[in-house]
Amino acid sequence: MLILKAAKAHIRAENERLILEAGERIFAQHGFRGSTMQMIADQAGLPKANLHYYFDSKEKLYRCVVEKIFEIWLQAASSFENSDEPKEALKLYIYEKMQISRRHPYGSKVWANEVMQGAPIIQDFLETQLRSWTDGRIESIQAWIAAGKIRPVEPRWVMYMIWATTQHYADFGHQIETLNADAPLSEAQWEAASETVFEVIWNGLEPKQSL
Amino acid sequence: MLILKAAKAHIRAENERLILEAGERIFAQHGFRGSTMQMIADQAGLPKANLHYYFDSKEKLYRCVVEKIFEIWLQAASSFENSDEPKEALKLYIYEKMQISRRHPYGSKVWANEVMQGAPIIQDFLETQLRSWTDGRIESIQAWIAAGKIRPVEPRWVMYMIWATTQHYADFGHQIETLNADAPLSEAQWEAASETVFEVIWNGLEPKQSL
DNA sequence: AACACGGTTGACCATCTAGTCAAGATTGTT
DNA sequence: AACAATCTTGACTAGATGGTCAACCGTGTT
Repeated sequence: MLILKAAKAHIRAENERLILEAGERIFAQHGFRGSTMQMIADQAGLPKANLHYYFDSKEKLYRCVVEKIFEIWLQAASSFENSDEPKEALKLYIYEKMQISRRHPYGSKVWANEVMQGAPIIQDFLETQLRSWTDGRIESIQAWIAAGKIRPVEPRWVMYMIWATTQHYADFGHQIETLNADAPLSEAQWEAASETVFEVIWNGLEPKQSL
Repeated sequence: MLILKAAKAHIRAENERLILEAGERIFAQHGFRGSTMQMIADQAGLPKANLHYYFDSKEKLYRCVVEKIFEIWLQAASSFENSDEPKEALKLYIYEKMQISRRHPYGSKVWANEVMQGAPIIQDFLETQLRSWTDGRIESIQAWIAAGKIRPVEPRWVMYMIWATTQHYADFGHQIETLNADAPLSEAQWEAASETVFEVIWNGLEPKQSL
């Protein structure tokens, strides 16, 4: 009976979740080629053959992991859209991205890895979704400039600056911990870092008040 | 005769250079595990067995590549030391780091990869040289704050901000090119990006003049 | 209880790859 | 020319790894 397929759907959903989560961690720590299906299987607590039952190949599993990460990334992006005031919009977006770096450090690393290697798997994402999202954001920033709400700056470089500073806390988290006496950043340190990133960028963009 | 060793030293020097350069490119593009000795050999234009003649193992070759990169990184660092005026010091340092991102994108990627994976090979560097260099820089920044030359900010977050924004242009160069209509940044764009990075950070740090 | 379908799994295979090695080619010195 | 140290290289090996498969297990339906 075909109804049975639905009856066991929760098993499939649960196992796919386990595997995707394990994949995210392992791919982040070892890169695509450095990760083995055995490592991911162990991390997920499942036999290796089971992974191939749910995902045809290592590459397909990897693609699923990266797509999931891109979704999260795009969600944060929406913070940018809900405000006409640059100060509020930027604050929301920067805090949201710092939060993602804290909560999803593995995802950020997988993304960084993929892009550093020339985006062999998700180049189409960059050319379609990321490009159109970015173009939209650039228009917002240009509108702020036209309205005299921020200094005249090339919007691209500002976008990259925000991405870079916030994602750095995930991608280079190990370096940051090492320079923090081998301790993870505390709640207060995360808050302070987020605030400093926002304050410096905002003060950097705000029109000079001495005019 | 042992003198012969010196007589052929130039061959050794030249081949080691070829291999290290090839290693930098290949490791940057594929990560440690994703790179094969065969790829590096092809890139260097030498037979694979020759690589093992000059470098005992893949791991030793990798370590040499990473150490070479760290040297360049530390050289840029000296820009920071030659000025009491924060504006000049920061400008020099930021421009220098942007230059490195442009000239040595592969090196930057290898470093990023290594740190993202928890610095399995060069953890000792982080704990000794990087830590002591950073502590020194933090003191400089604190002195600027004490002298009222920049706003009171936690120096660490500022350091990370500079590293992140400048290295982003190397590590995420592919993404930046994709968002630049698939074209590499022009001379003028590099200049504009460097200036924007510096301007935003400097305006972000400069004490408010409205006081 | 019998069935059918999805899920589970250990054993297996073809391929790839770091590293070895021994024979031979080069090079500078005498 | 004879030599010795260094460099070169094709062929090989042992181990790892992605992927396959056929037998088996569990669960919900009749």
